[in-house]
Amino acid sequence: MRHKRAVAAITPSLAQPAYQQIKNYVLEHIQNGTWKEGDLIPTELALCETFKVSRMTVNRALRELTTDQLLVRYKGSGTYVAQPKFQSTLIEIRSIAQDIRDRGHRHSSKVLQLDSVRANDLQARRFQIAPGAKLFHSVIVHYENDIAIQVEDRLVDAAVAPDYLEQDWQVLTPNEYLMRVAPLPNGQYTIEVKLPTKEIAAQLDIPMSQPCLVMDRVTFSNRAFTSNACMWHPGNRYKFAGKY
Amino acid sequence: MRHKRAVAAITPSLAQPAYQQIKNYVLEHIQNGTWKEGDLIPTELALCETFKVSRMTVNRALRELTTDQLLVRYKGSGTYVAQPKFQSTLIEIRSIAQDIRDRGHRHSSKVLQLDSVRANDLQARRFQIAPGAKLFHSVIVHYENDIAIQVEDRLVDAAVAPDYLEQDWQVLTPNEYLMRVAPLPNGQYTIEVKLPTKEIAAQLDIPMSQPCLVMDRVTFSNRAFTSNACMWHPGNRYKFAGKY
DNA sequence: TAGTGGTCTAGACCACAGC
DNA sequence: CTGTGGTCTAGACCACTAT
Repeated sequence: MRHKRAVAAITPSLAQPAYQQIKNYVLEHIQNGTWKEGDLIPTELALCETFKVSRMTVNRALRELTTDQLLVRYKGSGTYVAQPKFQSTLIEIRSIAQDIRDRGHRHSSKVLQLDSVRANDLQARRFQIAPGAKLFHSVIVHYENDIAIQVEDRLVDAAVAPDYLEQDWQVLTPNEYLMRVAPLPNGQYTIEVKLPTKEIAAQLDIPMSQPCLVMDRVTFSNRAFTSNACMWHPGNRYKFAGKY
Repeated sequence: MRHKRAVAAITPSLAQPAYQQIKNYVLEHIQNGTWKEGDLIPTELALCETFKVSRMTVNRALRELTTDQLLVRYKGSGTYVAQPKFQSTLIEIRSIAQDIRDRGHRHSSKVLQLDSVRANDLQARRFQIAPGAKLFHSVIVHYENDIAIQVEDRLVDAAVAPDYLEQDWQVLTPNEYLMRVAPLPNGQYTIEVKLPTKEIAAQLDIPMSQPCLVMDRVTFSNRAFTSNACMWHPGNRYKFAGKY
């Protein structure tokens, strides 16, 4: 049999796919307060009738809204408006080199240190690796138009990146390199204010009294520790920005 | 006709749904480098045959991976491995009151200021509202176990929250309140290091020489300006943390 | 023109809620 | 037991790309 892609209740024309129109319909009810958090919303079958579409189409709309955490669904029970998420802020930390280039500026970098170390007990616990595990250690300064904006102090699991010491960091930043050898990263980070050490102050060309914006990040890939990066930025000429 | 939920190629039993097994299959190929960024991967029909499932099932798997930005799809062309995303960091900024309670501590707050103002030209441009538009202005200090950890200086569009001045901020924080009157927020923020003003230093009980971690956030709901919050935290006893 | 992904249908079986 | 969502099928029409 043939259907007709009937989209009756909302738009007879089909500028948007039916599942998207159903998503919009639900979103509007949530936005204007008709359906509040915790409320039970119409069942899939009810929406099928309202929109004159098949259940798979309604299911896709509700499933996507569930993935976005706007709805919660329980088998045998029904579909509910989720608790509000407050703010989920998405910081997109791309390659710092790419970031700089996107601002129309020139990126350059200098390798200060590049060696091999053994994990101490503190690191072993924090990174969930064996004490004494082999790690590579690099310290690199990043410049934007020849002005230092980041000192990147990094530890990398030698097992994950055995050729780490042989890379040319003028071509690829450590971050970019690690994305290739250890894709699909996840982890945690902190952002805080710290005074620089004498060495970091010298590299960033700031006085030791100038506080820095410091991001510390531990990265795992496929459940295995990959890298820990501690990134120091001069507080007087650097800020993080993002959208959510 | 009856099917058999055939999951042939990977798992004859069905511990996981077929679409999830297909997602895993693709993920493994990307993780172990068999399929690299930019590579063309098998078509839907090819995967249908491999897994002995219907096209809708394969389609769901590939569509979800596309939403996660692991794949890119082009009509008429094919499905490709996406460029790596570098790091997408998800800061979850929940209610500060809830954050404090989750740490097992006591939240309290004090309202320092609460009044009505008119948008100046700078604010009008930044918030995309009319100059002279009515805004409510609040300054609130948040305490964790009676220690000040945030001064929240906030502007709110009076049209969005006409009863803003009448709220009891001991019950709900402004953030929590705004989530109710203006759901599904989005916007931008910056995080930077700043020295406090005399007033802010006094409220946070820190010297004026103590740098602060400052988050400035502009929030829109349904494309209309909702609020601008400037949150000052003492740099010596506060940090942002998150996962990604 | 042949092949790709984008969307949709009208069924179906299942696990699970609540009565 | 009925009703809910979770998943799946075997088709289909369409817009688009590549040849």
